[in-house]
Order: sequence, then structure tokens, then C-alpha cells
Amino acid sequence: MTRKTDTLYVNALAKGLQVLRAFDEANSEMSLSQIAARTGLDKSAVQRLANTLHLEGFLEKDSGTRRFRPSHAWLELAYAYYWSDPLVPQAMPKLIELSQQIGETINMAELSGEHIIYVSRLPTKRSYFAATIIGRKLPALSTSAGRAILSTWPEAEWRAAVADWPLKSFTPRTTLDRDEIADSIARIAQDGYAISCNQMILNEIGLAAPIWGPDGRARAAVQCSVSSYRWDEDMLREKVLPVLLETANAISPMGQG
Amino acid sequence: MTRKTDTLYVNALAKGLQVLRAFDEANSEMSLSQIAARTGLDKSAVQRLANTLHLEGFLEKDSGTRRFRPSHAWLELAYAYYWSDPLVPQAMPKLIELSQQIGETINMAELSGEHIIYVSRLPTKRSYFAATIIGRKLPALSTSAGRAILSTWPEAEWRAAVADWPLKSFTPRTTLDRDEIADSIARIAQDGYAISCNQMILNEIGLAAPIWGPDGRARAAVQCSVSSYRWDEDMLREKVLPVLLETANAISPMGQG
DNA sequence: TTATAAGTATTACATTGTGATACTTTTTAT
DNA sequence: ATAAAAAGTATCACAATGTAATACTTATAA
Repeated sequence: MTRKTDTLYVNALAKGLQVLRAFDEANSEMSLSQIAARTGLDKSAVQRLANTLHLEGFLEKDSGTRRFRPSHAWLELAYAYYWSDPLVPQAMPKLIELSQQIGETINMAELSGEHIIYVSRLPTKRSYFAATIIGRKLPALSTSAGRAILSTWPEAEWRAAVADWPLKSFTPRTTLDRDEIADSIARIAQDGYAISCNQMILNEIGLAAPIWGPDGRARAAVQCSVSSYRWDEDMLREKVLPVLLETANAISPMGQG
Repeated sequence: MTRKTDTLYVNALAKGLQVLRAFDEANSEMSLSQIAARTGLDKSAVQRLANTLHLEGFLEKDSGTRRFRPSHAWLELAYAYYWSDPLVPQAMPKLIELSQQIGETINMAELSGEHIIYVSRLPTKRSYFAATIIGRKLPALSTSAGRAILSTWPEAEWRAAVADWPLKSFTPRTTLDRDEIADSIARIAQDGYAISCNQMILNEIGLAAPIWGPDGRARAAVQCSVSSYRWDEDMLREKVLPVLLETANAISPMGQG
């Protein structure tokens, strides 16, 4: 609609991106009018944009239902992303090793604004679908990985984050109390690792260790998700934590402990 | 530059997508002029497009080097893709199980035009980076997965593909002889699985089984990559093939054998 | 230090995207 | 089965928006 920084801002492109962004978990396949409704763009605009995206291979079109779907190009972009993120090539072999060593699901998450995003996932146990695919974004404050990252920041900064950043309830036991989260992070800062239960899904325990950046603050974390039917916190601390920390340190650009 | 289907084609959007596509394995971080050079767009256009992509969160900009990089949004798109592809949720738990069962790297690939694209990867052994990340596109004819898929097509059609589709040499032993490939596919059609050596990387053996579609032709395959230092073809046939086939059939929408 | 290249900003112009409208097809309700 | 409503498709006149040239600034190389 309205342009931003004027003459250096290409409206038509921004609208096209808006169309891409309209697809998500809950809207994985949309008709023209659904896209129009979701983006707030008008019918004609969506018609042209979707058509262009289709011709350029960014949208699949079902000739039967006339619905649009993401195309393989979306995965190709992820491929390109991976080559651009120096942490990924560095981490991958170590993450694989770790996942085989302990036989549990290992993830690497990076901070993305006020959320964390899963960049690598190595599932070893069947679990719910969303936990097995990359690119998932979750409120940083609600995840062990996010808290582990924040814990490496100067206290004033992470406290500001705890005060401001978004929270969302995923299970009946997701912590929504910001004071409680602050206490948790203070503790993580001391211990050097984060542990959390029932935050994203019930009966799941998350264990996360920060990947230190060269400036002493983490921008990523290695995380391990296990079922509370097979593990308890003490077992995790004993069996998993040492190797998890070792892996996180080995990935850390400076290797700081 | 030139517009396509006229009035339903938004040039500015297409150019913006061109910019996104310019990033790849070899160009993971580019300056304005590099983007201009690679896309063939002129300086001013790239300036505006890159700026817009940046403002919309699709390009990261290093304030030091002024170079642009893919952003986390590229992974979010992959996340959306996964929800749109019905095969992935269906396959994921079975792929995980398989990878744990045999302890070797399991992939799922789909046909994407004349290439295959890796949609899921479950590495269990450290290997070269490109083999551990999703979204990689390879000539279908050069891969066990691609051939397994083609082998389910009517003979005339796959023979046409063998004649026309692109080939690329990855190792000194990549098969570039189309007759040889045709023989290989004929055999796969009989056997119901594909096996190949040294195609993408030396000392690697690939074993692939088609995931049958409802129309009797495959559009995806389950694939297993192993090192020839630890395996030979007979061992693979004995130990891995049965479970691989079982998995592929379990994923197949119709469950056809 | 100068020269060359790359990035940034501005502007005048007309190409290109806009959104209204009308037409066709599909879906839903009666 | 038929009508009504909704969704998809096509066309068009207008001017808003993207264009590319140019000039200015900042980096990099000679």
C-alpha cells in the first residue's frame, strides 16, 4: 500500500514477498482469494503477484483446485542459506557425532530477533512433526535454547529482553511469569547451561548450551530434547550435559569455555 | 527485462526473485555490484531491489562489508514448504526409524523437473557438508534416487528423459554415458530398487527405492548413502535393502508393493 | 596520494503496475 | 436442477511507481 523509504523501495516486490510470507503451518495451500484475505492485498494485485510467482517457479499451482502451494524453490533458498551461515558447516559434523553418541534428538538454534529459529535438526526419535523440521521460530524466552543464549548477554540487556520480548503458551505448563524466567536465566548464566520441562510440549525436557561468539555473547545454542518418560533432570546432567557442553564449545568460534 | 505474459506479470517482483536466486553455494554473500553482475540487472535496479529485500527481512546486510546475505526468512520459507508437502509429514517418522535402525544416512528426494531435490536428510555419519543439508538439487539421471523414480515411469517416457535430461560430472567416475544409464534404469525397473557407486562422491554407494504415487509412478524416493569402506553391494542388499523397501512402501500413498 | 571502483542519493520521465470493471467458471444453496 | 453467490480470469485507461542516468560520497587499489 504505502511505500516506505520512498524511491529506493520497490512496492511491487514487497507485496510479492508478503504473498510468500502468507504461507505457513496453518495455511499451506491457498486460493487467490485466501491469499488476498490473508495479506490484505486486493484481488487484482494478488492475481498478478501469484501469477508472477508461479511463472518464476516460486509457487506451485494445482490445476484442479487452482490453489497455490510453496514450491521446491523454497527449499533451494534454504540450501543457499546454509552456505551463507558460517556456523552451520562448522557445527554440522559435531552435531551429527553428538546425536549418534547420545541417541537423542539434537538441534541447533540461532537467535532471530526476539525468537529462536531451528537451523539444524537431527531427530533420532519419532516426535511431533513440527519438532523435526528446520525453520521453526519460537519465542526465545520460552525455550531452553533462547534462554541459554540470553544468559550470555550482559545482565541489563537480558533483563530488558525478559521484560519486553513475546511469550506464548504452548502447553498448560509453559512459563508465562517473567520473574520466573528471569530467575531461570540468572541461574543459567551461572551454570552455563539451560534445562527446561514441559515448555513446548508436555513430557519433554530440553537441555541447551550456548555457542559462544567471539564477542563473548552467544547467538546460537546446541539443544537436546528428550522425553521425561525415559529421562529425568539428574540423568541428563550426568549423561548428556558433559558432551553437550563439549560440543557447544567445540563449535564456538573462539572455543571459549 | 522484457515482460512475459504482459499485464499479469509483475516485472519488479520477478527481478527481486532473480536477486534471491542469485545466492547459492558459490555465492553466499554478495555486494551490490556482484549481484548486478550475476543477475544481469543494472546497478540502480539492484540497489532498489536489494534495499527492499533488506527492509523486508529477506536479506541480511553486513554494515561493515556492505555485503548481503540470505536471512533466517529463507529457513522460514522452508518451514512453510514442509507443511505444504503431504509426503513429508507422512514420511518423517518412518525415515527417522529407518535411520536409527540401520545407523546410516537416510535421505528422501523428490523429483523437481529434471533434477531431484533432497527434501529430508538424516545424516548419521559425518560426511561432506553438501550431503547434510536439505534443498540440494542434482541431475536426476546421476543419482540413485532419480533413477529409482524414473524407473517407475512408462518406458517410453523414461527413455526420453535419459536422452534429454542434463548430466554433470561430479567425480571421475560419474556415468555420462546415456546408454549405460538407460541399462541401469531398465534393471532398476525390474529389481524395484537402484544402486549406484561413485556417482556424486568417490567411495560412496547409494541405494534408493521409489515411493510409489497413487498413479503408479513415483515422484520421490528413499535413499541411503554409505561408504564403500564399510559396505559392499551385497551387504547392502542383504542388510539394508529389505528395510529400505519396506519403508518406501510404507510411505507410498497407496502402499503399493 | 591519486585513481578507480563500489556504494549511496536524487531527479525527470514514461514504463509498468494499479484497481475497477466485466466476463467466465466453479461452488453453494434452494 | 436451477439459481445465486463466490471465485477465478481477462481487459483497460490512468498515473503512480519503478526506471536508468547522473552526481555525490565512501572505500579500495595502484
